[in-house]
Order: sequence, then C-alpha cells, then structure tokens
Amino acid sequence: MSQHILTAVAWPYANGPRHIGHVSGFGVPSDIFSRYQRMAGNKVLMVSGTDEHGTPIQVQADKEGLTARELADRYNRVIAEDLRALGLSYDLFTRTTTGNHYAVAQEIFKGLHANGYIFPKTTMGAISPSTGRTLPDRYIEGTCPICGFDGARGDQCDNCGNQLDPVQLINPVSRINGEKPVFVETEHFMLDLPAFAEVLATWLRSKQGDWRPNVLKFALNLLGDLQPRAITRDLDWGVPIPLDGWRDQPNKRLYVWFDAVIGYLSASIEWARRSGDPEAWRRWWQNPDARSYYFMGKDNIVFHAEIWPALLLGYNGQGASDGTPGALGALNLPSEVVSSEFLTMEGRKFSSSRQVVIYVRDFLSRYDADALRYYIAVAGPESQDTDFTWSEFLNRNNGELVAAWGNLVNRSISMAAKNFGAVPEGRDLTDADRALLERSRAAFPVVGAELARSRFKNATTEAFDVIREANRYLADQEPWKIKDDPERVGSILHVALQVVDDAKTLLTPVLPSSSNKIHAMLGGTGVWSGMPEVREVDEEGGRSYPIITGSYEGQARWESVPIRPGVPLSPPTPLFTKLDPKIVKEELSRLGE
RNA sequence: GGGGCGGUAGCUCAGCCGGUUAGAGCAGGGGACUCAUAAUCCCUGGGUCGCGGGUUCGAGUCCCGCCCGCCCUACCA
Repeated sequence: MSQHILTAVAWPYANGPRHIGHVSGFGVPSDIFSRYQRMAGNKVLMVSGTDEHGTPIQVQADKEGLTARELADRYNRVIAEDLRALGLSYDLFTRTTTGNHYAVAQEIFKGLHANGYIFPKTTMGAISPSTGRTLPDRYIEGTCPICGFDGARGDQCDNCGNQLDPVQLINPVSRINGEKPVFVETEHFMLDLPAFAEVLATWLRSKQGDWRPNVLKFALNLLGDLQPRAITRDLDWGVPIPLDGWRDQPNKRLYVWFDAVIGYLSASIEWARRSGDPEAWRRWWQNPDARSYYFMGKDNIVFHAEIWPALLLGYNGQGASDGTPGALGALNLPSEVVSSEFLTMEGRKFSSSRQVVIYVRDFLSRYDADALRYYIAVAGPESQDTDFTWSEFLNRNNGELVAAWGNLVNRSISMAAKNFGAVPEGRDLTDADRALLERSRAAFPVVGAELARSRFKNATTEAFDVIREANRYLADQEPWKIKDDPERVGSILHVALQVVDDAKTLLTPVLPSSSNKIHAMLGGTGVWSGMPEVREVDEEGGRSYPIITGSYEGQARWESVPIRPGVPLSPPTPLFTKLDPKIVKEELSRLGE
C-alpha cells in the first residue's frame, strides 16, 4: 500500500558553512529514511532549504562586509553544494528568501491573525542605537545583578545560572559592537500560545508510544508554562508583516523562527509549481492518510513539537477560540518529530571559532560521502550524544566498510569473473547455500522496520550481520580449493553474488553511491538509486538561485531480486578507499588548541 | 534556577513494560586460510552495569537521594 510521506528536513542556517555535526542531525538521517521509503514503494516528498533571515545573518554579514542578502546568497550556494555532494535526495532544497516563501509565510500570519491567535503588544526591547535593529538578549552582556559576574548575557548568567532580563544587567553592552543598548517601547505581534495548550496536550498525548520518548517528554513538559510569544522583530532583514500600517514599516519584520518553520509548506508549494502540477503539494499536506516526518537536532524540538503545531492549529482554526481554515485550507500536523542528539568532536563541542570543527566540504574533499554516511548511520547521535573521533572513523572505514563489506563484494565478483567471466548458475543448492540465501532474504523486513522507525544503527548492524555471514560462508565453502567440480564452484559463487546483491539493496539507503557501483558491477544498467543535482532556477521575473532536486525514480526496490546467470562480469575495482592510519594525526593537527 | 539526556568490558556503544551464568563491534592474545584493498574465518580474554539507600522472591532494568558529564532554556543541527 503506497503512502504519501513528507520528509521535512530542518533548514540549515545560512550564516556559514555547515559541519558534520549539522548533517548528522538533520541531513543524513532524513535521507536514509527517505531513500528507504521510496524503495518501499511510498511517495516521498523531501523538502528543505536554507534559513536566511534573522539577526545572526545580519551580524555575520556586517562582519564580512556584505549585505545580508549577499551573505545569504553566498552560504546558500555553499550549503546546497555540500548537501548535494553528500547525496541527500531532496525533491526540493530551496531557501527562505524567495517570493513564494514570503507569500506563504504572510498567508499563515494572516490566517492566524484572522482567527484571533495573534495580537499586538507593546513591550520593552533592546535596540542597537546605531542601527535601530533589535538587539537579541543573547547579544547583550554585562555584569550580573545577582552574583556580580562580569560576562553575564542578557538572558542568563553563565556563572550563577540565574535567568535574567537584559534590563537588569549592570553596564549592559552590545556584544556586536560594544555600544550601549537602549531600551525602548516597541510594538510587536504576539502568538497566543496558551490558546493551544489544551489541544496541543491532547495531540501530544496521542503520540505516546509512537515518538521517541525524549522528544515527547520534552514537549509535554513545555506545555506547563506556555506564554504568548513575540513573532515580529525590529529588523529590516526578513519577511514584511502583511497588515495595513505594518507592511511598509522598514524596521518591522517577522521573527525568523516564525518564517523558517513555514518553509516546509512553502517549499512543498514551490516544488509542486516546478513539477507542473501546482496543486500537487496538497497530497502531502491535506490528505488525512499522508504522514509527515520532521528531522532535526535536539535544539529544535521546541519549534517542531510545540510552535509549528501551534501555528498549524491556529491556521486551521483549531485553538481555544476556534476559527476557520485559511485560504490554503486545513493543514496536517506532524506525524512524527524525529530528533537527533548532538555529535561532539574529539570529546569537545563543535566550535567554528575555536576550530573544533570539520566542515562538510573539507571532509568530502578528502573522504567519500558514503564513508561519512556510514559513520553517521552506525555511530551517529541517534538517541544520545556521541563523539566523533578520527580514529573511530578510520576504524569504521577500514574495518567495516573496506574489510567486511568492500572485501565481500570484491572477492565474490573477482572469483566469479576469473573463473566464469559471468554470473554463474546456481545448481543443486546445499543446505548451507539455502540457509545463507534465506538469511539475507529474511533481513529485508527486519532492516526495513528499523529504517522506518529511524533506528539506523540497528538497521545497519543487521545488514552487516548478513555480510559477516556471507564472509563466513565463503570461508566454510572454500571455493578456491575445489579443483575438479566447476559446477559446484559456480553454485557457491552464485549464492555469494546473490547475497552481495541483496546486501547492496539493504545498504542502498545508507550507501547510495557505492550501491550504484555494485549495481553496475553486477551487470545492471540504468539508474539504481537516483542522486541529487544542483540546478539553477529563476524566480518569476527575479534573480536566479540554486536548488537541489532530482529524479529518484530508480530501479531500487526493497526486495531481493534474483541475479541473472550469464550476465558478463569484469574484474572489480575496489569500492571503498582504505585510509592510511596517519590521517588521524593529520586531522587532529588541523583542530584548534 | 527550571527541564532533558547520559554515566554498562581498554575504546565506541546495545540491553522495550524487572527474571536463569550481563551482550555486540573494535582493540589485545592464540590459531586457520589465501579467492580478496595482508582482507577473511575460528578460538580467547571477563566488567562489584557512577555512588548510597529503598521496593521486590528477584533490579543494569522501578523509586528516592547524591556525584559526574553533555544539552536545552525560545533559534549554534
């Protein structure tokens, strides 16, 4: 039974290049999941883009001597290229600075406003006197009024841990340029989160047993203290507020988190338009049987398990004060929020400023995408923080990818090519032959179930058990010792090649590039598993920008496909690169401190 | 301050609602084999499951307290 599945991938923030910690949280997991779902016959729509508004972009742009848009243009391109190189199969990876996104974000705002879930309020806010822009709490520091600590931030003192209000700070200064912030009355729109407390609670409780417990517990806990939350900012970089009297104010914009989560919807709509069927997005957003999976790092749980559902409920008119769906119609809430924990780097937190980092681009300039994908799948921060170390990367690559899997492929094809020059027949199968074939066939439902639950570690381990079994089988059968029975040798190699082909299928979601190579080695033609491409597109009447898209219609299906005897085989070339142990030292010397 | 996650063999980690002698991979030690990127296969070592209480016939697995690490606290995934 084919289902519509929306894979909603967290939007990387375009204030710099992304490192491997970022892609271990949202990127690789969402792609493994989507590739599996497509192979299982479901209709997947995988969307994302770069998140390009907000103060941090503005700050970084000032630092680099660029406008916010120029900075966003630069890193949008860098990030899109990196994610493509990782093989992430987005149906559309776009950005938040498109006319379409502006229109959709404004439509959601208007819908919420019409239903009474947004109201204006005058508050005290910190403003940078030189720019007139909002100075977020975190960008203000000063002396803590409680403990006297000097480097307290506007929202919290790192020394005594107390929560602060920037107005309380003694001698507050801007961390951006050292000037003294001014506190002024400013009017902003607030989202009435308390109006959703009840319906959110009901909704979240219905997910009990379904979601990962850490996500659910965290989200339920937040419900106890929901406060109205400002969704606009004093800033000139962002989506204008679509109401009379506000639209033309140069210094009032939607707050970046508000517009960013709407990206899932706007990107789906943009994808539909580009696909030639502008209404197609509705099959993923309004069909009650459609499922939606949101992938992110744990710091984003609050936006996806609390705020985004609240926005959708409000737009649908399903909060405490009811209402009617907006012009787009009622929209589906998330089926599941899949959150990863964090990756650390050699025992430390990733930090660009301290050089405790490896950017995706640098990584891929020296190592294969599949090597990184494998590491993340098998040792990533799936249910708890995990540490990336170069020595473990080396061990996993050389010991598992190269020695166990690559070697099985290589020895099987090599022997078959040398002895037969083609896929041999499997005749008079023995119990051992049948047992191995059965073992690999039986892995499909098991591995599939783990992938569907986003349990990538279990799935990969299970697939590798089949590989170990196959290596054991060859050691037991010793086809290289059989000199007088070529038919038996052929049967053994037939079985080995069948299992290689099965394992290739099982590993396609994790290792799409190498699986494509094996497909070709075994005489397959055409595309096995589609790979993404970066394409330059125009906005109607506007500038051009890169998107990631692709056709992922390949032949890959989640099932064992019988190999065809007689298909010619050539001597294989190694699938994976064995790494020199000295890279560990080299890479460590690149890290700061 | 509030909240979340974790502390299991040298290393990285599995161990859902409590149940017989606590597991895997890697590393280490011994052996076999040579088809394969010296890869593979077999055997092997043994950790008071952070600490202290409690519940129970029985706790790594539930409850309480404490210690340590990481994270979130409204945008650094």
